[in-house]
Amino acid sequence: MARGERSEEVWAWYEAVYEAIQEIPHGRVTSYGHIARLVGKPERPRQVGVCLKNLPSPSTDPSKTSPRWNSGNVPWQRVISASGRISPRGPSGASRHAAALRAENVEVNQGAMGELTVDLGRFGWFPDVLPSEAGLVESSDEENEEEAAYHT
DNA sequence: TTGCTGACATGGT
DNA sequence: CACCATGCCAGCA
Repeated sequence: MARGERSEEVWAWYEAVYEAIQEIPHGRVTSYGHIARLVGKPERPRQVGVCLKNLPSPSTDPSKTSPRWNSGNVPWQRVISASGRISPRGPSGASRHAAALRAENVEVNQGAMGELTVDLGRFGWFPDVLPSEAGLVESSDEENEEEAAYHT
């Protein structure tokens, strides 16, 4: 019973998450939590992670159609933690992630422990609403978030 | 079926 | 600055 309905909710969630991620501009990054807010569920940043973990790879077989959303058309690499760190999650997972970001000119720093981080003050992208839902913003000055409150 | 894990975030110590 | 506890809930054993 609730199984079917539940499935649809889950599908809708995945769909919303993937679409939101596709709106992240090239060369910019945002956080799991921000994606969660953009899709209306600020309390579930972890579920955003679940979506990315289950993001399929594009089909290598030309005769088959690739999944609607796959690692080839969803910029998964532009989603990192709110602290600007790339979650280890695997032995070489983070480095792959970093490589993908550097490929689009995003500067990835490395801590002494090998922790990979990105300066959110410069590459972060945190709009209040998705551009697609903002009704094609016509102008207004872009928000300069240079204020990067760094206080080391 | 039940229970634990985890591509996170936030607030407290 | 670093840990620790809690909320969330889809996957997976």
